[in-house]
Amino acid sequence: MGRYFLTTPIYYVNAYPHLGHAYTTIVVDTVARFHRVLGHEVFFLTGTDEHGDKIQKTAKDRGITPQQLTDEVSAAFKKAWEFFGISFNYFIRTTYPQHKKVVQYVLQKLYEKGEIYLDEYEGLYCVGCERFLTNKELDENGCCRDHKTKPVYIKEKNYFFNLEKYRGWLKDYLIKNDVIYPEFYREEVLNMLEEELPPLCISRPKKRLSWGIELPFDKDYVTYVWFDALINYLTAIGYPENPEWEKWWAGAHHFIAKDILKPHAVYWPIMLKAMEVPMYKKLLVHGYWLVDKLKMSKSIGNIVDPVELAKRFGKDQLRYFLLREMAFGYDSEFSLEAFITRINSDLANDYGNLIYRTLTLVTKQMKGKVPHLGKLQSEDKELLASVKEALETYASEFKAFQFHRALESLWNGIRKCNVYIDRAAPWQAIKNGDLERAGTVLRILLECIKSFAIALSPVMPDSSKALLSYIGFTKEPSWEDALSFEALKEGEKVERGKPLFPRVEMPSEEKKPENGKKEGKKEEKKCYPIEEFTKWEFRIAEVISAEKVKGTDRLLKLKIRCPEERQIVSGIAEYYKPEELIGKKIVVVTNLKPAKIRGVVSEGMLLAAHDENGLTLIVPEKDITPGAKVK
RNA sequence: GGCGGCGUAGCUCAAUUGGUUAGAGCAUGUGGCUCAUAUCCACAGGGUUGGGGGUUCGAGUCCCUCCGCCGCCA
Repeated sequence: MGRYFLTTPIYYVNAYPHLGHAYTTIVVDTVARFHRVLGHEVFFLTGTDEHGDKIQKTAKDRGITPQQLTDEVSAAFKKAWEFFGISFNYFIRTTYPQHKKVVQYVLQKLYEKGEIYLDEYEGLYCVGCERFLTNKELDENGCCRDHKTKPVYIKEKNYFFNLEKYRGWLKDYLIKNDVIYPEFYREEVLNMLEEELPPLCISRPKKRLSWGIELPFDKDYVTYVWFDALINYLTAIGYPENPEWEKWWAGAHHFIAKDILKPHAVYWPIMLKAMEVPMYKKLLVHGYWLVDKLKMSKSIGNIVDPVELAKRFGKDQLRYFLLREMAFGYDSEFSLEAFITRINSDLANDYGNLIYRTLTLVTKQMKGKVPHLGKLQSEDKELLASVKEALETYASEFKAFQFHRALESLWNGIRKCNVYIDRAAPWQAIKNGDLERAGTVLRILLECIKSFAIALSPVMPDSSKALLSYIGFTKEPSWEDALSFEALKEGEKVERGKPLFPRVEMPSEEKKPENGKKEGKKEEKKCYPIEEFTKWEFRIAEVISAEKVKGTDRLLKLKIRCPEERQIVSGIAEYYKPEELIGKKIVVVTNLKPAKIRGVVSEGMLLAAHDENGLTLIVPEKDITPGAKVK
């Protein structure tokens, strides 16, 4: 019997949950549910990381205490996970007294062992980054590249943790044990271990940062980041007091995104070694969800809100999509089109339709009862063999964290069922009066559907539960039931219910403008009469003034003359400075309905062209008076 | 600059240790079915496997080199 301790990272409460957080959490939830179906014991941990200078600063800016801030954001995470039906066993917060106690216990222990020591550090400190910079991180003017400010010289005493001491051990351990998955991340970590590891600074003087856990051996300092955050994994299972912790620790699987690979693959193992705690079992590293090829970030403004998506398209639909679309370990592109395609083609057409057509026949032709399983014909046996194979591949891919391949395999089984129902044509048998044969075919299909529902219950818990109840399967599902094709009870009531996975339409206003090669293809198909074009009025306009729209990164407010004066708002601030626009003659669409953009009225739209390298305004090649019509 | 990853059909991805004719899904086209959520089934078109060179009886796979994208480190 397996015992699994599954963790997500604890999420930093400086931001609200986004798609990346949701992905990690849903993956772990799915794995947790999968192991529970297999009959394993599971402890699933998630939570929030709540200390540090960013929190202190944000709280100060908002005029609330750090505790109020972290209470608020931590609750938002918990609420989001509850919304998604995340089956965590414990939600930890680093501000819990118990956690502070454990962190201090560990620090004290390592301090006494001599693993932690005080040292004087001098160097250039960037106030914006809130950290020391090396010379190579400075630009040619000696300024911070991110903040364009001169760092200040600081001489400061801090506590350090010696990483180098255990580097050889870790390297050896990682070579001999399959800890990190996918394997190319192990290569990356081994590469990090090629060179000497500098000591890890683990403290901040309280005069700079008070929002943290105090060092037990020095009241003037708090601990910083990793000793606080990573230790949560041990706090949650009762380390060090409750001896139960060891039984869970032996099955510890940490799931993370690739951005925190180093702390989890280098710092944490060395911390454990120094603490004389055994190494965790596995580290599972996934990639990023990209939007338009870019990482999601606040400054680009392309953050995807998972709760909103799930509310619009369904929780189970989103869970399915996230697991089906991303090859675990690699980056994946998120797009609404891809999501909707998955919903319609995989869920509505293949799976949903299989369910619905089967249940319709059973409810209408079999009096709504699970029919008798008669003598099997060769086509029946063939189907059951391939469905069984699909289920077994599903399970083995799942255990290897290849969720997308697991689901792909299961869908092979689902498609086989659609082929089977076509070939066996139970509706035909009914017309011919052979109810026995039709019953057997439908019973086989019901059994397959039950197997799919059980197999998918970790991924889509709500729909699976509903589906199983439709077909009269009400007990707690187990994997044995999934692999059995006689798990349903003959005569049990079957109801059709509503379609579980309705088709969805791509909202037209969110259709992306096609670009690149796609555009050429579409243009051949979609042509418009010239009247469509002549509806639009384009005129030359002179820019009189330009300024940034407050609180936005991309928007500029322009006053233009064309020849009357108008105000337009345009998203070109990343490419043009306000001052370089003044006096420019540009092309503007002048008969658009006025619109409010971020509260500012816009009476037109300027024309610009852009590609991956940037954006350029369309300007007249010779001088011309403002107001001139463009045809 | 060092290291790593990726590059395969229009798109997303497959192809044990090198081994028949490089495969799926989506999209496209044609035909069929009518139980079903305009769904399903069948067939078809679509590839110089980023370029070049090498090893081999045989290379998407191994080696060298160049190009492009991404990441980590400095």
